[in-house]
Amino acid sequence: MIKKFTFQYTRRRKRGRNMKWLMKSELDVYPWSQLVNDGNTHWDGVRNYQARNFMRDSIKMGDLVLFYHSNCKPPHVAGVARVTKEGYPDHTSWDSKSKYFDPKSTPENPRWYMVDIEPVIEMKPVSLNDLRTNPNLEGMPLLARGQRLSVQPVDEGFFREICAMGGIDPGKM
DNA sequence: GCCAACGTTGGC
DNA sequence: GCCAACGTTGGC
Repeated sequence: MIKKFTFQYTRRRKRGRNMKWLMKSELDVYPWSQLVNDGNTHWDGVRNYQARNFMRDSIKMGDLVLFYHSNCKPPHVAGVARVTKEGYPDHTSWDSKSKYFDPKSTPENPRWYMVDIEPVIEMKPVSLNDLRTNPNLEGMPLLARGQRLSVQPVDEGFFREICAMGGIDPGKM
């Protein structure tokens, strides 16, 4: 399924458009408000190969990102962020003091990658239930059963729909 | 706190 | 290369 996304989005990229993504963050680990305070952050700690490949290969400067809060009640989309730095090695992976330490990753041969993002605009929280009950979002991977990828592409139409639900204008980003 | 779904690891 | 065991994600 993901291979199909990758193909679609590669073609889209060639037509010169920014791609849209969704990134999950646990509310009590790194919330939207923290991103706003920080102004910019490394999206470190992702330890899933599919998500890594997106960050290493596909996510580009200027791409927009739905910032999703997981592990909270209710889970929701909180805002839109923008990519400010393309994929580069996640240095926490070779930091033995980091909770994201992976002994198989080294500066010479990095295993994990990250991107940088900045906040663009906050939105009225759009809950997972609201997403699930919107017929215009039918087929969105985020809503698929058992889906748990923490970095995933978002179809342009789905992106616009979610912005509208959150009361923000994707034309002004 | 429970547990379904999924990814990773390692024995064979 | 199979697959059982284990660990994690993340909604509920």
